Amino acid sequence: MASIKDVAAAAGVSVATVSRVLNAHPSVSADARARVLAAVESLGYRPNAVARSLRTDQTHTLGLVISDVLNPYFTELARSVEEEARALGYSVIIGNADERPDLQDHHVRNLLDRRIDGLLVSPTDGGSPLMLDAARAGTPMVFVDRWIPGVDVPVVRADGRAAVQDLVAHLHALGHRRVAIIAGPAATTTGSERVEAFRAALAAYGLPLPDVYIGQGDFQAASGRRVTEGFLDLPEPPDAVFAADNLMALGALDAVRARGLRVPDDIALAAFDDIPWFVHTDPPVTAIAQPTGELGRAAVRALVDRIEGRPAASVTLAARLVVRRSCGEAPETARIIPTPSLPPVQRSTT
Amino acid sequence: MASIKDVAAAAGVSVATVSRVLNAHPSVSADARARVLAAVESLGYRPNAVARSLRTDQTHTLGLVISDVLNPYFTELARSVEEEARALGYSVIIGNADERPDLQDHHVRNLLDRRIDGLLVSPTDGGSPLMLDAARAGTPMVFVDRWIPGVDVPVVRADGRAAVQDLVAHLHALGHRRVAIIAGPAATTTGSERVEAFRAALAAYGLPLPDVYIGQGDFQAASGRRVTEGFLDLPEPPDAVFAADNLMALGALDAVRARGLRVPDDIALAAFDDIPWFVHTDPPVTAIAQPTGELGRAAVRALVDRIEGRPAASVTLAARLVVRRSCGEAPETARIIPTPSLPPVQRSTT
DNA sequence: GTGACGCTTGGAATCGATTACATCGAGACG
DNA sequence: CGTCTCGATGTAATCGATTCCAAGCGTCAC
Repeated sequence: MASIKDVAAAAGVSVATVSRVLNAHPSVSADARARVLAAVESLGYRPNAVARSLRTDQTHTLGLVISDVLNPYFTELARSVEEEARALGYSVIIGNADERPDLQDHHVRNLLDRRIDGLLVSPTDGGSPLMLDAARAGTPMVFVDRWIPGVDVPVVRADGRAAVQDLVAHLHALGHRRVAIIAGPAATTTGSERVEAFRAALAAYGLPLPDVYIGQGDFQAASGRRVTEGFLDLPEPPDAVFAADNLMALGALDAVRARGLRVPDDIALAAFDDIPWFVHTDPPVTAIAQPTGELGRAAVRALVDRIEGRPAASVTLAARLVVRRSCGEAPETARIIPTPSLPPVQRSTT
Repeated sequence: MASIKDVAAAAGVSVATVSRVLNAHPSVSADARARVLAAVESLGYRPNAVARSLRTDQTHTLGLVISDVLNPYFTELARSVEEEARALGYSVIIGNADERPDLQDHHVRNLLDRRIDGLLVSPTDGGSPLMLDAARAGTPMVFVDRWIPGVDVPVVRADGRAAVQDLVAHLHALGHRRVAIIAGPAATTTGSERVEAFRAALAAYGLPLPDVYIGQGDFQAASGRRVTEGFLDLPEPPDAVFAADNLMALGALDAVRARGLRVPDDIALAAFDDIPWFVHTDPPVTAIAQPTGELGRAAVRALVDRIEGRPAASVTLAARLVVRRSCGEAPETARIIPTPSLPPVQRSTT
């Protein structure tokens, strides 16, 4: 592969001049510029990003560590992150943690070793020492979707409380009284928050959320299935189940179907995180939709702000309920319930 | 961030010795090794991968350029690629081409600039000059799923011909005679091959595949919808539609549903590429399943072979038909039809 | 006792860029 | 006409590692 020296030799100038041409430095004569450009062209020269990074201490690369690539929510997030990053001149290296803290740390370490300019994380657990150290050491960092409390890192996420209230209102209106939740890991903020929001919304209707109706899942399909089977084995099974993410909802659907039961006639089902497939399932699944694309873009903008020395802002967007048929035939005419109680965008500087 | 010099100073040795300890070079005294390790520990030193790459001309990184991250098939492929790569000591940088040749080239250029050790591509089009140059220039490269004919690069893919024959047999047995296909872009091998396999299989039953029954899609959901609408507008619409990928099948399902029609009663539907969601759609979709995970792993092994100087082998695995309910109630008892005509694995050295 | 050998170790070159500093020449101005 | 300024250019240091080469030193055999 041709190096800058080869170009310099071919153009009859020094490497400094070649570098100046390549970096659009003003003081280069038109003649020298033309000769360099010609040499670059004829040699098919491309600057070595590795060498450049070593010298400038910038890789123009963002690291993104997500909890689970197979989850369409995170796939869409990854896609929007890459898009916005590309628009701002950055590349993205994605690490898939598969909901495993050890894998998460592996990827964080790897990305740090590669001297990425900044890190976007949706933490799998509550506090990897590695990540805390990195944050303290000043690595530009932004949490997306999930976060770690007590760390001074901007958070970009969706607030689902209003939408959960709408969901509970919807379930209540359809006559469901024994409602259960398939929760995510308590170590994740989304895991615990969704349970709390659900419990609070139920309380407003005087409905309890007994412990046997809180199933412990791990955001993966298998756990949704397992928990749902547990619910169905109960002497008094719930008449509605809320899955804290889409994969666990899929597992729940599996479990219900395996028993020869039907949604929503035998049991209602709703999910956090809406995905295109929910329109086509049997029945279409009522879900809480996050503004995923906007979340990804906002997270990148915040991170790049931080990297380039501007103040980075935390961002909270609103999620909304999308009613379909999995909780019963809806009496409402509106299929999407807006959540006027929460402003569409809240910004706070961190 | 601490550098090797800091470690050397702290341990009272030269940088050469530190480097030897870090790289497990044999001739280092136990005493020196202990002091270096202690210094590494207390400084929290981590070698700078950028500097190391510059010097050794190896990044231990693989590039993966896929056609569309939102397609669950490619997501699963990406996941298995990353897994196998990690097991072999490599990281993966994923580029999403979104079925756009310009984006594909952007990512290839970017990855080449970063001096990745090897490139895994599922080409969006038939022949980007950039990719041809890279292949000729000796960049270790492997095509996965799709390939570019006439380039001397190993190909790892699934052969779907036998499964397509099984699908046609299935459709024929259920009485479907006017069968149509939503094809992928002719510029991709998978796009054209699937049409040819389908046409050939139909011919064996004396069934035609008229041009009006070949809809031109682009592997994205919207095109599946558009093409299906066109089919339904025909004076004599098909009674079965085969979508050449899962996203277009989703679009087709949309279109059928939007007309108030039902699958399979009004029109049968089958797809290439099976995904977990197809079990839960209304109705469950009959699909041709590729051994996606094995494909990804085999591709990485082939690429790493090439990188590390061993001969790389092309690999062809068999796809299989998974019968569900979207083509009509199946008379067979077996839900998975094995394809005994094709051996499970074919290997050929390239 | 001494030369050879082998194990450790350090010095310094190197990878391919960027960039501070020095130099050179030409034009401007008094 | 001398000097000052400024634009264009080159030299060389530098980023953080790896690795070749030479040197130091202890041990062993003769």
